[in-house]
Amino acid sequence: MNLRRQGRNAATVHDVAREAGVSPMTVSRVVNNAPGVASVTRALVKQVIERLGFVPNRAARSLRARRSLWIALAFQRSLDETRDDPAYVTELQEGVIGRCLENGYHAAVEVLSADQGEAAIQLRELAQQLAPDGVLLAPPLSAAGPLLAQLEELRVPFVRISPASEDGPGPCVVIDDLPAAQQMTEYLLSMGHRRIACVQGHPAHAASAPRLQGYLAALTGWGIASTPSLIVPGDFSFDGGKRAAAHLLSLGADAPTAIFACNDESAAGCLAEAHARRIQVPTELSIAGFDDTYVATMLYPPLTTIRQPIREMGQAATSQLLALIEGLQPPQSIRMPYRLVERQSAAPATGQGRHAS
Amino acid sequence: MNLRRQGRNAATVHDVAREAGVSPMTVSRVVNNAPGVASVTRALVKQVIERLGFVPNRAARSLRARRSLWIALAFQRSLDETRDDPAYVTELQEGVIGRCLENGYHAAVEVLSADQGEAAIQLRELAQQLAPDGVLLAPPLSAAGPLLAQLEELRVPFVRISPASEDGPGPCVVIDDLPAAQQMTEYLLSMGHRRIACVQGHPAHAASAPRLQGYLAALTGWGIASTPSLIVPGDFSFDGGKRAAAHLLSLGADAPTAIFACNDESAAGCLAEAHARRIQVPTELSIAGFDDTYVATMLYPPLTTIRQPIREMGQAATSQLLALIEGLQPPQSIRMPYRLVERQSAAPATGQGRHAS
DNA sequence: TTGAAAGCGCTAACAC
DNA sequence: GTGTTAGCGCTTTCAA
Repeated sequence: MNLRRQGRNAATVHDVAREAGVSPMTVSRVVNNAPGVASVTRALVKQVIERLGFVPNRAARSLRARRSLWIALAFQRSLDETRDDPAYVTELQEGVIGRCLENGYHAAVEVLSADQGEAAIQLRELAQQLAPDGVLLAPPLSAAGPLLAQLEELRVPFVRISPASEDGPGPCVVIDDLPAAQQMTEYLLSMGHRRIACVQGHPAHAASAPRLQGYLAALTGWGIASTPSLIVPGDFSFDGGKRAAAHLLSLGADAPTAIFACNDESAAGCLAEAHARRIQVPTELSIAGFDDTYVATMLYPPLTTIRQPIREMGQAATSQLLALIEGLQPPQSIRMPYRLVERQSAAPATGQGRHAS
Repeated sequence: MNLRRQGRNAATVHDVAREAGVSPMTVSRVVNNAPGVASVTRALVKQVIERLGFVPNRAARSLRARRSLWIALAFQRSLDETRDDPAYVTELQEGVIGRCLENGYHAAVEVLSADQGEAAIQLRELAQQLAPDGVLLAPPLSAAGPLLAQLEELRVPFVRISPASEDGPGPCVVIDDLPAAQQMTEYLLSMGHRRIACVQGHPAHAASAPRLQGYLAALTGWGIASTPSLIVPGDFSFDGGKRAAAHLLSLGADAPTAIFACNDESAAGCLAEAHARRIQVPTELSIAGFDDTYVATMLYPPLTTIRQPIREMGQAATSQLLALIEGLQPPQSIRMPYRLVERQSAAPATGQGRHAS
């Protein structure tokens, strides 16, 4: 068993070369899977590497090859000084970190300021100090124009995760927000709901617009006119959802029988407001969310929502970035599948909703 | 404005040395705040560094100085293939990452297998490949004996975050679980509750035992005998909490008027079970949690719980680790303060609880 | 207080 | 297919 660490008395390419009776260069080629080594030699060297427990020194490799073997995963601190949805963050991280490890890279998590100007400065310092080989931008950074421009200027490869638009610089990974929202709305329609409200997302967030559009498209598809009073502003927050529901549920006979909230957090707010008003969910009111985040199963009743393959998006984005770093030309945009998760917060409409009982 | 990145045509110590009319060595000393440089020289060099936008090359520094300037923050993947409480994870990360940056370090987030043997292997590979200057162990890794032993063997400095016991190898950062749980139980007692149940934590988790002990201590302090049937097993999960509450609430006249759940997630489960049984919280039943995690405010009613200064614990642990790396002798254990957060899930007892109405 | 020399471990560029 | 040479940018060591 080899417990020798890097830097102490660890084996080097020279040690391996000597043992294998080849030159250090050949060892290097084997380690990097570079062409130009006879398969016999390659096998021999690999065996010696195994035996000596040789692990290449990252610092040396990085210094000579001018690659840091690091990528940065950049999040934005949200305005209230906490990051948004921690479950989204950790799941994305797992996808990214895992895929990095598979490829000899490491991921550095960075949290940039909510202030765009400050974030740009932080990103530059990051590029200088850490010198990542590439950057992954989580939303809403993925839609921050000036930052993208700066990365282009610095010639740092980057991939955008769930940006506002698939156009723009750099490849991206997206999910089909619009059809997903449409499917959810159609699901509510198919259960007999006709007065369906929509609690919108944060105006600055990329996902907000397509989710509203999907909602509208579903109504149009079913030949139902949209009701302006049922489309209320929101900001992806619990409090925003609670306020929106308070408004909607005080509409009396015009109140909705179902609410489509554009994310789980605001759906949780709607749920809390319904509880506070002693309105039974889902018998009197159906509520649907979007994201299938951590909290969805911890609410009462558990939330019917749309599941995004967040971890898989992280993996896909990382693969795209590594391809970019290798000088390849990855697809401009990768679309990931979504799935409607039926739980207990939505049920068939019962006549006039809460006014039926 | 300097946009030159590392590795491209960035300024080096030689450039700075030439401009300043000194040797590269002097520049190095200034950069590292090493002694033995006249203050005039130091000022001059600093000025040139500023002017050229010089940023030391991490790889070169790391190669020569045999320090990677990285620390690893290790989490354990929980058994159900997701990490526990994402909010805890992200908050701890922010504390650690922030403090690292302040000190010229970077933090690498690592997620180890739930299987201890596999985790040990991953940790060794990590130590070899990344060669972090130190490791921070999040719970429950901080209580994993074999891993700690391995780190000692590898001579990698480490700090334990919320370990089972303050004894054992390496410094640690802890909160006073016992008095915190005691205070919460006393809070319930002071509101007139006498039949208070305790939903225990995961047996393998360090925090479980002291929290139970705190609960018991409070009862003892008030001269109340503990009731075995009111102390139910749990595992820090939503489902575990729900099962525990189902048991407790089917006890008829012996059912508790208040439940102290050993974390927020199981408290959420208790809340869901109460909702499902149409038991009003807090009027018929009080529920208290522990951790003040992300979900606490998204439940209905919002959870009365104990707040841990998680971010600050991350910062403190990082400072301890950096001290250890510098060869200093940090305190063996740092205790962080906690705080009872009153929200709406607990209220004064009303006669016989749910049987009063 | 400062500097010169050497080399950390690896790989680009080129020669054979 | 393989080896030689040189040097990435920094800091350790030692000398002045």
